[in-house]
Amino acid sequence: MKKRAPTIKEIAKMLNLSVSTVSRALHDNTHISPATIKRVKEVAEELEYEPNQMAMFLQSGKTFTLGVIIPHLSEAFFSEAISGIEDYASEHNYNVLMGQSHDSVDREKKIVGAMKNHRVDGILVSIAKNSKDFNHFEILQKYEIPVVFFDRVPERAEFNTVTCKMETGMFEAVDFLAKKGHTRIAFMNGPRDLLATRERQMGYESSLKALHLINNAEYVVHSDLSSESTHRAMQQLITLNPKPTAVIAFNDYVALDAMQYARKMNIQINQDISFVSFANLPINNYMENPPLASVEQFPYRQGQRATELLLQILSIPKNKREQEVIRKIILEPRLVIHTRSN
Amino acid sequence: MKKRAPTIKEIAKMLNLSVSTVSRALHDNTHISPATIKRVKEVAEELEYEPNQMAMFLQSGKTFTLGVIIPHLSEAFFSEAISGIEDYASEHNYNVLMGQSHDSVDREKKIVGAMKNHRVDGILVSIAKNSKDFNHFEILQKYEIPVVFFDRVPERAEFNTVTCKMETGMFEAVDFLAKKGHTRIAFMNGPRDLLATRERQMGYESSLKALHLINNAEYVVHSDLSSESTHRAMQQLITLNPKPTAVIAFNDYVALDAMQYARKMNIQINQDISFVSFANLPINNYMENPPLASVEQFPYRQGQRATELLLQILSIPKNKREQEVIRKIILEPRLVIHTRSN
DNA sequence: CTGTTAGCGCATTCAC
DNA sequence: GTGAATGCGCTAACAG
Repeated sequence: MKKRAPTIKEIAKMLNLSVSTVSRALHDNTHISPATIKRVKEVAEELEYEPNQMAMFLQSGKTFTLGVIIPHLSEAFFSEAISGIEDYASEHNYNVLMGQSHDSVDREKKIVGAMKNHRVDGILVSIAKNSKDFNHFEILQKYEIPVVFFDRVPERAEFNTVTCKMETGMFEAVDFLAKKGHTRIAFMNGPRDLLATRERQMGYESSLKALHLINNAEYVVHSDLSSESTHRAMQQLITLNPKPTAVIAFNDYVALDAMQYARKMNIQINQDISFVSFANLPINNYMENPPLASVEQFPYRQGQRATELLLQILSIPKNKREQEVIRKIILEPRLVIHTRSN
Repeated sequence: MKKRAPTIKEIAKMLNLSVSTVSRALHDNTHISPATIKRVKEVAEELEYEPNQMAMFLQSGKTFTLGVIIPHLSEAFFSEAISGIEDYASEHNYNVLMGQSHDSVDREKKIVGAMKNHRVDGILVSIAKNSKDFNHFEILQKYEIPVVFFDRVPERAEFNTVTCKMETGMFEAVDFLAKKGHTRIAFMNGPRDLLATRERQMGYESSLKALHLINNAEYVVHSDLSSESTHRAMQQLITLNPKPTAVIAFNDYVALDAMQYARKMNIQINQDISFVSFANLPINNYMENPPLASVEQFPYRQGQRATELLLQILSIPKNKREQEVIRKIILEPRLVIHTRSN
């Protein structure tokens, strides 16, 4: 029982009507007799008619599809974010096309090309960790495909962004540790190219200053986010004399790797050295010994807000868009203190 | 500097050629003079021409887009699987449209509708945990949209599936514990509607029999996968007399929740009661005290294989497809034994 | 209130 | 070797 998707043409033929009448009966309702509308809708129902989005696109220019580009789907932070994006998008009848850059700028460019090609209405991006040139995104502006960056965003005035205010989060983290009596608070930061890295750095320095703590450059190390790199960075810290008594980690994965390495070196987690991290992945709830605290960055909400902003931009007529202001949405993070679950 | 996506029409105009010549120059190359081809390609390059997929669809019927439906993106197992799907798909120049059912059959149906509507070429699904009727998927067959199920699959002969052979995994798990001297091995199973639940159940029973262990019905409890439900199930087990000395959990999340609850009840994990689980999420690598072992189900590879199968089906001409055999791909799971990382 | 027509971007058939 | 014409499914002028 093969069944091609029915078209308005077939409905029209069955009812001896013209396609336009059927089309209008399905939408307008104005200028069409209630009787005809009823007949048309009945037949449509019966045939399980569904409009062909591609055909509609061809003529409207709208695909009702949003593109999402993230580094890795397997990172909990990003999958939470996409989850928020998809939920919000589907509530508003948008589809979500997704691609992983795997932190490669080349793949990022390729994905942007594929999405342009696919004529998505707009794109949401968290950039690859070493993206320094944003040509591929600027081109999109020319094609009138709006872009909203979230979490990992370029440091440029002309882009719409949704981020968490890292300075606040960092201050809370440092303050939390200071109140616990720590004075030698180390910071394991991320890849130097990332805006987030520089923001955390600034937050770290200004927090130390505000709390009258000593700022020793040796207490700042960098990880490129790989386990090996994190291990090396941790090694650097524990060979210092005096050792730091607390470490703030760029994110949970870095914290996890650092803690794993520290344990191997016979350091008692959160006793010899206390840990605090960023992101607050659900994994923390299941650890016997999670970081003492984590700066919650609300990936799900970031995804939602970014999508909301994008849809808002899309609702503006194209010719009015360039008069629009660039939006920079900044969410407040929150320090979540973990009480041991057992 | 507004820039609409260029069309072959514009290229044609610029070169004083007809659209058809341009179209052929871009593909065929046969019956077109090399000189013209060169000129056309140069202009196309210069204009950054990209064919409009939607227009191509309208005329070819192919969108080069695959739909993926999963319960939750925030579950590591599924995000790993999608990661495999997206990687494989993008290697073969397919786009991925994705939707979360949130384990609701209604949303699942809605998503299927949206994807049919979007004219995806094929669909990959891991069904909602309480999907019992598969009408919405059967309809797709009629529209000649092939479907491949993975991991959570319906128990029906007529569907293509990719799964892990749970009986094998279960036997290895039971055998592993038996060799460690355990005789009272409990099993915390999942939602009764899931095929995976029944398969694990059968595997559990047959393994006990094969290893000459006692099969006490009280040692089998069920969780609906929520934390509360898992806690209740764990409570059931520890009130038994004699208590089981080992628990096999439906998956890692269930194991995590069960272990968390057990700790709260002052039970020493992997001493008083040993745990073994299914899935083997990366989280296990970071736990100080993970389950002793976990049956690795290779979500990434399942995603890849499912996509490979789907693309293979798509490569068969539509009118030949119904002569095709239904494919049931079964992967062998592997018991991964965790050595404490510290 | 309803029908006719054109056109969205492209591939394809048929002419020449 | 190239051009003209057609159609994919649909909406929107334009007629009546």
